[in-house]
Amino acid sequence: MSDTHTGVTVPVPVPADADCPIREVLDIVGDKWSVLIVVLLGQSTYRFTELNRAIEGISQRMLTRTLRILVRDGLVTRTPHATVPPRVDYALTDLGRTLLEPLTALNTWAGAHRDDIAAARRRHDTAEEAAAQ
Amino acid sequence: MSDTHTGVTVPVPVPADADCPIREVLDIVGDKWSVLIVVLLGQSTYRFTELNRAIEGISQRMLTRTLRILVRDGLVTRTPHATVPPRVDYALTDLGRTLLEPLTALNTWAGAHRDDIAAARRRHDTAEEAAAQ
DNA sequence: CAGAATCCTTTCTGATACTG
DNA sequence: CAGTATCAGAAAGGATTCTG
Repeated sequence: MSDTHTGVTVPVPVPADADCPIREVLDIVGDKWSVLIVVLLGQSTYRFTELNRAIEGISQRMLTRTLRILVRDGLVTRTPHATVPPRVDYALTDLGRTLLEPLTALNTWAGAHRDDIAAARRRHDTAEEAAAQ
Repeated sequence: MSDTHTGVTVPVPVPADADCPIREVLDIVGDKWSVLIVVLLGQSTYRFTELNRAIEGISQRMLTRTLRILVRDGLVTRTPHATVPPRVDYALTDLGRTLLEPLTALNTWAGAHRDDIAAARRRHDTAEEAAAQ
């Protein structure tokens, strides 16, 4: 493969799903709720209903589903207690905690640049509006 | 709001979309292609067709669409050249480049823990299979 | 070449009702 | 309480065709 603007030959930079680490993270982190849950569990253990209340807008169905995936991926533990009424605690695993750091970096970035992004959008939208006239 | 297992009152940790930085990043980064494009453009400028070829599996439609959003968010520049045949170069803005660092952190994490995740999945799936018997 | 437009399929998500 | 099951709507994504 030849790179038109540099003349340099480059390898395929983003291979198909299986063997691309970037796509793997996205599979874990790229959905609507996983990150939110991981960040919350980074603060303390939560039980099902607590998570449901803490994450505004999540449905019971999606919470169940997402937790399952996180447990399967080894990021979260699920520990049921044989009490009445039943109680299930969710917490991060050691692996899950290692994810906290890069996520925090992303979160920090968002906080630092949200204004820039908002400004860029305004610029873009008004410029586009002007072009439409 | 009272935290059942600690007895401590906590604020709502994950507010609705508008004012939550985490959700904002996810809006940018949480889709199937944006990160891939940003990472590629972190290496050099690309033109449309180059991106299309470099990102295995992306459709023309999705590439166009995603690039538009990235441009609107001020992360990517689009510079058309009035040549025949036409040519459009895409590159990161300064803002876009700042995103590279947290993304790299995430990528590094993925590389470092992909085996752990794969192992967790195997454990989980075989345990589940055993339970099904 | 770099898209735009259209159509169609798949996936995701929320609402609702039910259960151990 | 902590889910499961079912259904319907929304959204995302892909394939194809067409154009400046």
